[in-house]
Amino acid sequence: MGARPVILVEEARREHCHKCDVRQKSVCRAIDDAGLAKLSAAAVIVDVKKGETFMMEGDPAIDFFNVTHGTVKLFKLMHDGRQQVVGFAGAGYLLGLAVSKAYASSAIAIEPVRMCRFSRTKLRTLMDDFPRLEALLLEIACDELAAAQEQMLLLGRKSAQERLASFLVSWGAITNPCAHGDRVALPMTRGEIADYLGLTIETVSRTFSKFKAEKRIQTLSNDEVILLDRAWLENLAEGAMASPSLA
Amino acid sequence: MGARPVILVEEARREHCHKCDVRQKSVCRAIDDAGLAKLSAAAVIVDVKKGETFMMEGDPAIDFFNVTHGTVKLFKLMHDGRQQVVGFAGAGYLLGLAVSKAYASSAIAIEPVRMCRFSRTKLRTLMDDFPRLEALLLEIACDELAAAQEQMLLLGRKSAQERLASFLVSWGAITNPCAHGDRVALPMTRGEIADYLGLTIETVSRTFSKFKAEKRIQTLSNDEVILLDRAWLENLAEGAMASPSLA
DNA sequence: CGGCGCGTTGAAATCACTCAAGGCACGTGG
DNA sequence: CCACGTGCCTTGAGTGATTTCAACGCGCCG
Repeated sequence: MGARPVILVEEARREHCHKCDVRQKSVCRAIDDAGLAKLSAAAVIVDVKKGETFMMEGDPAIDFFNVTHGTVKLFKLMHDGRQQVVGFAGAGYLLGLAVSKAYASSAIAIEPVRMCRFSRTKLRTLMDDFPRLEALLLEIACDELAAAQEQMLLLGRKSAQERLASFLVSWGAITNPCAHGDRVALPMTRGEIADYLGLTIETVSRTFSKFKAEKRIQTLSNDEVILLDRAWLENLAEGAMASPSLA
Repeated sequence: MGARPVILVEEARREHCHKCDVRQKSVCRAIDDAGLAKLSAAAVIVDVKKGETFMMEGDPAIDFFNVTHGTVKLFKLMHDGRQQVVGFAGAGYLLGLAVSKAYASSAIAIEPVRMCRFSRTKLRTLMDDFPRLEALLLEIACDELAAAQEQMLLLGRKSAQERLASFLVSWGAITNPCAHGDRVALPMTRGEIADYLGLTIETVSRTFSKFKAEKRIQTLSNDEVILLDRAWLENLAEGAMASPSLA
């Protein structure tokens, strides 16, 4: 519940958006080349160190953040310390949407993170200048809502194995958007995966071990796995093997 | 998985939006009195009988629906029949937001329901005519996202008792927006509550019985309860009584 | 009257949790 | 270079909250 240690790397300069390599993956794609100067002027580049919390649930929602490097964990806490991770945000992800007046969740960097920060008012100005931006924000919010509903299904109705399989497949798809790279990086800890899937760390670990023993995955290290049998994992994730399972 | 038996009651007429008693609670409040004729022209009033499914997960998202009377259940299904209810929608609620191209969830009327139907294209036209509408849609989507994250916390980390307490309090707040009416109508069955809370019907029933025995609630019938001890329920919902509980 | 949908309650089973011990990798300091 | 501490992960054993299985009650309706 401390301060928000956002470190300013450089004041916004014209042109930094031109070289941005995640623009086409992010909200910023709503703004054409001609508008990049305005975009650059509105965005402030910010670095956050691993382990730093830069957004607190309940705080007034002043800023939006667009992740350009690294991974962020979005989470909610209960009074007694129980934690629910509501999402992991990698490059191209926009933070701060779940908002009425206050942030709906907290955010912490689980790797060194670089982001573009937009104040609410500057974002409003940008939306007035570029109507496509507002439309794209709506589209993004709707997609997130759909993802949230998928996660509700996972949390409410799936078994531990189905949850981990779902996570590996969908996180793999997010981080390897094109091409079926079966190597998946896991910057988060087992405990964070557990808090995302509504399980305990021990159950997550045991399920990893089970998948390994069954040759469904291979672990290169604690934070990198290879999906050896993606089709099997996808079927499991969808609940296709509920009763007549193949051990 | 059948057809979509939407029954058309009357063709859209000018003026029907003028008399609408849920306008101020719904998206339609973005449109001022001067624009009501256009709104009326875009909306088609539709009645759906109890038990009819009028939106299917995965179907192309052609229409949006604004509920004016009755209650709708939004849900997702797994191949083996497991169901997760992702929300209940009463008067004023907009359906169809969780959308990229296809609906993210199915919708069924659990009471006789009346709605205004907007085609995607007509909604687009309305948004162009009334920019406030697009802004309000974004706001609504963000609020829903925040609610979805709250539900993730419930599903991932709360006990059965905490889940039911959360549900009673929040559903009560939705249906009795102003004033602390402690009488809460429950148009959904125990099974539907269970599928919303990620529990079984038996656990829901047992937890109702426990709350009754402890005089936290009183049941007038299966579909109407009185919250006798709202403060206690709210505390429980937040997890404030995790260890040092008062039986 | 009988059937059906819905809800309640009891008893037994189970999946995931809790508690506990130990391993491994990494960094720090002697 | 090695001892040590720490954080993270793994594994085992026992427990427990919730589920599963089963029976029953109740109201409604044909």
